[in-house]
Amino acid sequence: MKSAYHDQLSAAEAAIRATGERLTQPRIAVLACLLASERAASHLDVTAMLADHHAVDRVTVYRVLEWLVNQGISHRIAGDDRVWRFMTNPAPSSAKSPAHGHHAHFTCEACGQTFCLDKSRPKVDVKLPKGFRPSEIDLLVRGRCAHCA
Amino acid sequence: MKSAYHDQLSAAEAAIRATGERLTQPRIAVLACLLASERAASHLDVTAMLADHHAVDRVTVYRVLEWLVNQGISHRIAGDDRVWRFMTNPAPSSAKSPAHGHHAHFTCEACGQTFCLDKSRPKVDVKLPKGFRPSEIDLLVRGRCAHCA
DNA sequence: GATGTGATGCGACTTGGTTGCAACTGCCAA
DNA sequence: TTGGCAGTTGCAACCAAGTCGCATCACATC
Repeated sequence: MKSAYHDQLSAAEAAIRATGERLTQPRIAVLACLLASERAASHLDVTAMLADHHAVDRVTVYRVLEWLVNQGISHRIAGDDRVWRFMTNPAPSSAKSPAHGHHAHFTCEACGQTFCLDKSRPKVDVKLPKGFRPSEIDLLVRGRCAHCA
Repeated sequence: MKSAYHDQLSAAEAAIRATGERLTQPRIAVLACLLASERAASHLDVTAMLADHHAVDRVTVYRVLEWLVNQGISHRIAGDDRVWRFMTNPAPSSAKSPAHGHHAHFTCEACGQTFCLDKSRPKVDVKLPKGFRPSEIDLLVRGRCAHCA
């Protein structure tokens, strides 16, 4: 039985190749992890998943994750536990869009997992003080996921 | 010339006394710092402010800040730099409300300061997946503040 | 003023993340 | 196919925010 990770290897490779940057094993492996995970993955999640398949140094994982964000392939979320979580952007990777506008995420207070709510484009209406100029809006909903409710 | 910090000492004392808990020097000092700061203050900000007035151990500052959050006097914000920032709640301290509902904050990408947008109650409309139950919504607007625009 | 409980201060520790640097490797050109 | 090299990786050391354990101290009450 093939894992979700293996299913995503070729997709990961294609996405990286599309950037025009170097295609390396750690990049493919880390991106495949993110693609295989339906929820936001922390650095720890990634190294744990990778340990079963293709061991990658933890510093390299940090660097690859940052690289993926810079390439617009994924984005990072600041959680309540001050660890970064990463998630691939829904947009086609070839578009290379930095995913402007706003993100919306859901964090379960019980299991700690973070999900992306970008599909159901949330509407936000907020008034800023005079002179303040927004560039991006992050929405974080806390509560209980379907599993833990 | 008296500082904003000194102006807030009596208010801080009153708020702490209203909780019915112990009234101590570190608690008064830390809360006065938060009250005196018009923007969200990190642990570092607080210890720096305090160094000029009434030195408090950094561990104690951590504990007092957490205590203030538990008492409903202040709330914490997770920033992009994975440090907690703290801010007193607008509600009257006697109400002791845990400030449910949603917070809204603005972080300036240039100067890194975080402001509270709770006055202009933002409207948020987000659809959650089936079975997900929200308890709190955090809104973080990134951009440039009036100073740095 | 004595007393007991809860807060404080101090040192050591944990954890998530970063930096410096030498060794390696994917890609291009010859 | 090979050579060269810039960009990437792996390792070790480091850093900063935050936490833990414990002895001491100081509020509030008697």
